[in-house]
Amino acid sequence: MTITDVARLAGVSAATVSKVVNGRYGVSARTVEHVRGVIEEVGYESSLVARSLRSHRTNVIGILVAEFEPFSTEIIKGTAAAISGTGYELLAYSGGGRAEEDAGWERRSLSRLGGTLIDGAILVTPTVVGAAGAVPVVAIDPHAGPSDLPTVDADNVRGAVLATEHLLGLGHRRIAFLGGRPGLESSRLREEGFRTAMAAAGAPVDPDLVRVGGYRPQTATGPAHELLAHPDRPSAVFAANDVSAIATMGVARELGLSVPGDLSVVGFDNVPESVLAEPPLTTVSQPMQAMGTSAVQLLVQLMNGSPETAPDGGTHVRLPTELVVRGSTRAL
Amino acid sequence: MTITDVARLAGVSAATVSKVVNGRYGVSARTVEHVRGVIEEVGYESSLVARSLRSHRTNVIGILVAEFEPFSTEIIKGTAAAISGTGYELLAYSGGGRAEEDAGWERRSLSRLGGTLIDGAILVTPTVVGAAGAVPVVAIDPHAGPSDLPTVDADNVRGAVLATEHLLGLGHRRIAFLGGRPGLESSRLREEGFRTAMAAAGAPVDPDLVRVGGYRPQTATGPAHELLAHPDRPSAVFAANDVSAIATMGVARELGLSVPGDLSVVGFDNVPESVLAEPPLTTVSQPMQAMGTSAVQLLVQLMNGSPETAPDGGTHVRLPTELVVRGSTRAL
DNA sequence: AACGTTTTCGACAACGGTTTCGAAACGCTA
DNA sequence: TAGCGTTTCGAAACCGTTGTCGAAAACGTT
Repeated sequence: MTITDVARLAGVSAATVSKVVNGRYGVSARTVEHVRGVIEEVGYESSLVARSLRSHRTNVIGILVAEFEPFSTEIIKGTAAAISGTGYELLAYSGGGRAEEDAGWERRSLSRLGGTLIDGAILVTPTVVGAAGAVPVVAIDPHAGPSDLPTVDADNVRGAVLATEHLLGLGHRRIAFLGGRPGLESSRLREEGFRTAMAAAGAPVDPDLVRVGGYRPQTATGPAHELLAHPDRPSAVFAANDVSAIATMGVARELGLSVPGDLSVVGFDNVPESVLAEPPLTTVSQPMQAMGTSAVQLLVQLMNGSPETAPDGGTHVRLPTELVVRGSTRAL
Repeated sequence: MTITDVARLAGVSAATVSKVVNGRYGVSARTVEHVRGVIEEVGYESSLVARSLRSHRTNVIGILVAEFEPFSTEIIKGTAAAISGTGYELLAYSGGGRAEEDAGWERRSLSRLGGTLIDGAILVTPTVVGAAGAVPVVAIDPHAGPSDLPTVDADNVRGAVLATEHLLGLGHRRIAFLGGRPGLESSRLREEGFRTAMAAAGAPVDPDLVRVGGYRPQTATGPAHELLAHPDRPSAVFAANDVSAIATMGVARELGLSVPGDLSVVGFDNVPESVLAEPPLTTVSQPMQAMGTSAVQLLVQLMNGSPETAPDGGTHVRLPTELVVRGSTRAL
């Protein structure tokens, strides 16, 4: 059912149908009513694709995630909640998990979708620094570090300080850090917070106890095992994300170590899974839904060409993190 | 940067560039190399929209959800996991929460996206029964009851029987049922299971204790309050989804009733939130990720015109449910 | 050198809409 | 009724890409 079909049925031209559909001025009330009737009757709906190709406006915002893992899913929920009422619709596009090997997939997806299918985009944990694309873009928690893009992120350093201070306050001194891959900004900042807090407390950081965990279960178990099998085993591990913290607890169990009896573990993110872990994970909460909300607000401003954000070019919103104490930590 | 720009830069026609991009036969190796170079240099990426408009093939599967609530989010994760390796990409489209008032939004979205932007669609909890659209469609857990669409759902009746038997086994006899809105198939089936189990145990169902909860916090608290303020209060409530079960526990707290001390509560779905509840909710687990996986398999078969599914027209996959006992239920 | 084959490439017409612009019909005044 | 402004509508161009098809060029053969 195309617009031409409707036009033929209504005895008018396609142009007129288009005007009726889009409420354009210049069609008589009689005609509008008649065409509306036909549209209703046959259940015509205009093709988003064809429409956008010509008009370059779709009222759709794209959210690009590498894959639908817990973190990005929470972000999506936040953006979805914030978007209703703005007149836009949300379209989530997944890179299909090939983000690791396929650097720059964001840029590619953006140019495939941008300018025609979506009016603006939210990039979740993008690995690109700049994206001079066809449409306004906001980045959430960019992996690649400070960029020229408008950005929403959480206070990683502060969160890491809180987590480390929590462990120190429980009497731990020999604390290991399990980070993400090198080059990930969030991991760098969390390590920075960790080192800051350790230094402030006068606790030494053993280089042997700082490892790359890679944020994923598969990549984290190896390093976690090395940490826990260390001759001078740490009494606590601060993992830079929940997934690797949970993996660490799994390794501990395998080695016959009790958490939190023999080992305290702190994570980062507070994904829904963290509370399901055994024991429930003490972690640093990122306001993921709020981050999504902020990103939408920022993006809508940008798309409207809001003047207040224009001068400095890139706007940066940083939201607070907080410590959530659960069952995986205990006084030494 | 359009294909025409690239063509001009490379000194060839747009048609030739298109052939290079799509690896079509009939371009000399020299030309291919040259055009590839130009494309690489300027970072050209073909527009998904324009391409699909013409070729009617996008290798994109759409998943349509009314909104990004916990249930649909889990389904999305399942589909996303299953889709990698099939050569398709996933695009999640949200109706923006206006599903309640906007009946048939699925059909509309389908005709807006189908045939041009997506090659097939997965509908999550659709309210339409038939959708004779342009593309193959699979429905997950349709709200509207048995349809002619290929469907993936969970065994609602069996799950409800399990939940009710659990309560009966704990000695409860006066059990309330808090359902969804009338007309929702899942709610109907869960009530059916509830009544079956009650009847089998010879326990009477008090019509006064069967209420419409509406599956949402806002709609569930009222009926929940009525149940708990009843002169002859039930000792247990079986809520037809987790959200209303959690709402019921909130009402109980307000009324000074302890769960599970004074009242046992069972939910349905096992959304991630159910374990966060205080106390953690005993519930019936739907294999949400598996449902997503099955839907993708079914859809891909359909899109390939797999002959084995063609004969009967509609294929129905039903996955098992199971009881997850946590802290919200106790022997009477 | 003449001729048939095969390759290589580009002009052109779609795809399903929107937008512009001019012509026709209409309404109003003088 | 002539003159003029205003509505109303449709023809045609366009958005960025792909598929078809014919012409030109290159190649191979005698």
